[in-house]
Amino acid sequence: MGRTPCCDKANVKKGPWSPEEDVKLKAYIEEHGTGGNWIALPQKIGLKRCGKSCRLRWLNYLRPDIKHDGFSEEEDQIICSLYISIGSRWSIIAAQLPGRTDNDVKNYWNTRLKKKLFEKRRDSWQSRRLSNNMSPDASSRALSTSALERIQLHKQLQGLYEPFSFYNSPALWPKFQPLGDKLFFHIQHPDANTIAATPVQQASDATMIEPSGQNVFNPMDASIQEDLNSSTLGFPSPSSSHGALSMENSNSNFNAAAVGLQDELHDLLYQEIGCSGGHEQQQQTKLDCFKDLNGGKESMNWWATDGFEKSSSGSWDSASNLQADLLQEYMG
DNA sequence: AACGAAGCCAACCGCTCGCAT
DNA sequence: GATGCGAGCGGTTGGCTTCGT
Repeated sequence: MGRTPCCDKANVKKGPWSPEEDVKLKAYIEEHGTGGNWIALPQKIGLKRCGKSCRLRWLNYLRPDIKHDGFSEEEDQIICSLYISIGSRWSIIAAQLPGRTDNDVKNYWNTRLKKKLFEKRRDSWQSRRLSNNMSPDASSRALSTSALERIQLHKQLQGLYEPFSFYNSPALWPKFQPLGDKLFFHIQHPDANTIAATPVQQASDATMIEPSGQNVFNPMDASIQEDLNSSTLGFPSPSSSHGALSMENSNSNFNAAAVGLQDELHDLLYQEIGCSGGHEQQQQTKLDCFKDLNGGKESMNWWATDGFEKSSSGSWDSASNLQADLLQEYMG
């Protein structure tokens, strides 16, 4: 059989903590510790709170090493860098920031940092558009070629600069990889009609294998067109007025946008936000993070095995939401 | 001064995983 | 092996504060 019930939910207090409750909880934990049992703790000290609530209050607010002041620029950079690499794994990100809790980091990202990043992206793009003398219509069409290209470009940039990046491990792309590779291949080889699949494609997309057993890849095949004509990868359709991405779109438009985006991402990730301390520092941040992953109960396998698909509310879905947000930001 | 909108953050909710029974 | 609790985590919400009109 299991253990005794957690708490009588009808008799527990909810809502903000009073100073008296804080004092009781803090005094008890400082003297006795948690005793390894949060559920029993509120009863011991006469608090009408759920153990879970006590734990949260202690970890997020009462703990003596908690920082209550604002986030520094350095912390901003670490959060951005890690979010880009590992997504919304707030506990891991918070572990790199002494005195910060996952809740703090999460709130800070959602309320301020994300906005800051978007503003910089938009400003960066607008200035680039002006300097490239692109008409608003042409630029929006180039940008509307879909979020996928952004992800692929991002992936390539990440790969260039960050060998440990998720984006640099195609096998870790169970959800987006097949169509992404198809499209990116076509972007790089617009004239290709049929070509042997890359190992990555073979591994990631069973539909690429012909009944004959020969692996072929036709970037313009019906399934791709279908993918492209639907709301690609769950992202909103790029532009209702232009319809979905069409391969007939001018390649030059895309190439211009691609070059711009590479610069843009580079600026954004490694100059404006992510690497005032230089690339080495950022790489070190990553290494520290992965050291934790490997040293703790987690291994790198979580990425490869279930990082993407384990749940509908998983980290990478959130990261992909960011990508969707980025797209919408441009479309808006 | 009054009101609504936006920003912010503490706390809750629901889920997963590991472990005890 | 099945069941259920505890701990931990990420997403969401509700309410307080600040800002703009």
